[in-house]
Amino acid sequence: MENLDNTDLQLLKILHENSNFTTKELAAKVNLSPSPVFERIKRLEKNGYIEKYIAILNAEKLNQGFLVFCNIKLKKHDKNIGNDFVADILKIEEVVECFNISGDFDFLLKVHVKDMKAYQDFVFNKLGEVKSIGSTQSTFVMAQIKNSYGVGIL
Amino acid sequence: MENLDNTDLQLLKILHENSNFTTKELAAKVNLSPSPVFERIKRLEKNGYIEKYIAILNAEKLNQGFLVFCNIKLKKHDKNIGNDFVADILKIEEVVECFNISGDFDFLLKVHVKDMKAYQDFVFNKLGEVKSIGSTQSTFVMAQIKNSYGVGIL
DNA sequence: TTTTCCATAGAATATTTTTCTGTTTGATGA
DNA sequence: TCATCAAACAGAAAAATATTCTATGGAAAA
Repeated sequence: MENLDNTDLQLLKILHENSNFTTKELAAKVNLSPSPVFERIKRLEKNGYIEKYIAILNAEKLNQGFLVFCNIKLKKHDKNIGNDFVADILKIEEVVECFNISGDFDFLLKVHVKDMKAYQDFVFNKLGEVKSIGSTQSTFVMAQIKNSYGVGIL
Repeated sequence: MENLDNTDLQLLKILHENSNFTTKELAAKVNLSPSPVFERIKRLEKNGYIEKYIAILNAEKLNQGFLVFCNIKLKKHDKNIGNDFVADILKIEEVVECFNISGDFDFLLKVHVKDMKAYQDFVFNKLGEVKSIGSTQSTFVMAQIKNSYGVGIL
């Protein structure tokens, strides 16, 4: 982070929002020629500031537009139960994100399914099979206001 | 969705995980030549299944590795207060995601900051300035178990 | 001032993207 | 069964881009 100058941060911010610019276009945006821009990006990739490039898909069009946050308490708090839970959760495709959290619950899941019916099915047939789970509490998303995929400030 | 065949879904899945493959590489993966792969991807982009391509950045290296879910209750539930809240939240860069939710709270924020001290600063100086907020409750992320950026099943 | 080092510009080369043309395949109807 | 049509495909050609290379310039250190 200390080795990043303002141009690096500009490039990161641009690519974080849209990685489809050509080197020439990026060069124009940061007032450089293509070669240093190319070298900077390769350096940012090599040093791990840029982890990967991905396509963002439209969840609605892919029948995954129903979003639920599912809070989970484990049955017990020992290491084995925790490991079992993680192993099981990683296999469930509807679970898009999973966090180990502080507070009343142990884990927070972000779940993408088609609709409420599919969510009911998910809770019964998928979460229901995870033996390490003690209890769950679902919070339904009525609207998504903002999403910037990981890093806000640059 | 009905117009998508298995090859389209394969391509979406691959690109959702890594959009840096060349057309030739993708063609080999789905057992086609580059041209139909190229045409399929352009069609998926044009029809909105692929929304955009972005770089995923390393939050830790960019001093944004401290993750908090912040539950928010508004002061009142009228349209103006809600609009004010949304307008204010969109301006705060630390807020990486924002959802209007069911349950005890009105909104759920995902917040990225450097550390606990930065979070305290965020709560006092950023959220503190948002007049529409009635109360907040913070849930701290101890570990991120899984993240697949939006769509699980394909 | 001189030297050294690093980032840069600009040209070259290699790959890739994109377009185009002709062919195959599969469905439809006579 | 055969002819016809439309859609998807393979392969080659063209255009654009990514990548490498060399030389230049400017800033920091001697």
